[in-house]
Amino acid sequence: MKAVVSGLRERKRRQTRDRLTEAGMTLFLAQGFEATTLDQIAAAADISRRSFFHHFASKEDLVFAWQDSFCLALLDALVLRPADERPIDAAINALIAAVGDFDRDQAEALTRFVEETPALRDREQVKYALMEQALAEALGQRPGATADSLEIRLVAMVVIGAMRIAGENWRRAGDRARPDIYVRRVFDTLRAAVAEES
Amino acid sequence: MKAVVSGLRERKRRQTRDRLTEAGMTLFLAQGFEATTLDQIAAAADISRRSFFHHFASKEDLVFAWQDSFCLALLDALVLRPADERPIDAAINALIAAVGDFDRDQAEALTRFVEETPALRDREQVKYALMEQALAEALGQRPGATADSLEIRLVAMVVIGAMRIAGENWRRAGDRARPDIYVRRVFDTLRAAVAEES
DNA sequence: TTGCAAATATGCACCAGGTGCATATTTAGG
DNA sequence: CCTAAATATGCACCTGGTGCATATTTGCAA
Repeated sequence: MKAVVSGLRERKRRQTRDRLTEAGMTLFLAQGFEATTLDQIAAAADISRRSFFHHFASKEDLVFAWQDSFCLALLDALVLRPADERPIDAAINALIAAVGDFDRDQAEALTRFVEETPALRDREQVKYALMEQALAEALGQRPGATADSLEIRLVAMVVIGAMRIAGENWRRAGDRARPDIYVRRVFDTLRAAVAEES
Repeated sequence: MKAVVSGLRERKRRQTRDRLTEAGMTLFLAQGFEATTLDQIAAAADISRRSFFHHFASKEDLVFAWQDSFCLALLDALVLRPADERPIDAAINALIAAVGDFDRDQAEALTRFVEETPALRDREQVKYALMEQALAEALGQRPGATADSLEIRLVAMVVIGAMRIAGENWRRAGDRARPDIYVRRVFDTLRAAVAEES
């Protein structure tokens, strides 16, 4: 049985992990991503350079830890959707729920930072692909769904893609409309654009 | 005026470029991507290691040169579409035209190779993002289009995404149905999945 | 043909991220 | 308290990629 109260081991692990992300982000924001070396980060977090890689597989991963948590939130929100919802609606509603729970100021700052760093922009695309895959799997495991169907993969693709573009748009516009409204508007536009010509 | 017949300069450049891709791909297929070093490639192409970077910005780019040409074909096909077609239809039809012109056996072999090499899988996502952006710009420059509209970006996202998934599916299924049929089937499924519930 | 400017190729030093491996150090739990 | 597993560290090493100064080649005009 796993300890209910996390043991000292796991606690310490989390601690150093957090120390790393904080030290890293501080340095990144101060001097830029590329200009910050792993040695600096390790030193600031009071850890050996080698041990860094016991917590993160790469320098980039330090930045994208948060996106993982958003992905998890999305999947959690998905299982709360009623079983009779179609995949697309379940996914959209889960997205709306997940996006509502997040610290938008922080997310925006981080995203702006990512945007202006080529290496991170690249890595972001990879993350989106992973999110899409995770969403597709989750949709495939819903009650009554056929795992790995074409429809499910297309829905995952569209939802993650729309999320990405909605985010860009939201940031660019600068207005702070409620994100759920934004998401809905994007999907309405999408439906209209894709629909068979009447 | 640029010379109609490419000068010696450009011809030589292309030659070495081709020598590099060929040497690279041969080595990659023989020993794998990661296991092949730039020194080996440069040696095989009879060029200095440093000069490699005058032709390709990175080792990965060596593999993805072909995808650029596909992207160009897609954009070329797009300008041939009638001006009164909606963005989505113009893009789909351009995609069908472009995909029909390509050496599918080679594309498949290459894609399989990319799939089983993590570094290349990552890079592929970046390429898709670039294609999406290029397509969006091209759609924005069509006669009578509003550049940079939300609709256009969504259409580009959906078309490139559907292309990607259609490709995966086509490869996985193993049947060799005509690609245009495949593409249409995917878009039909997509429309049905996204459409407002009746 | 010659001479000159631009493009291209090369060599070299150097940086930094990432890995393998052997070795300490710490924690869990009987 | 003692042992096995997890974690941390140090170190050597590889390789992709860049900056820079220098040669070599090509285009073109006088």
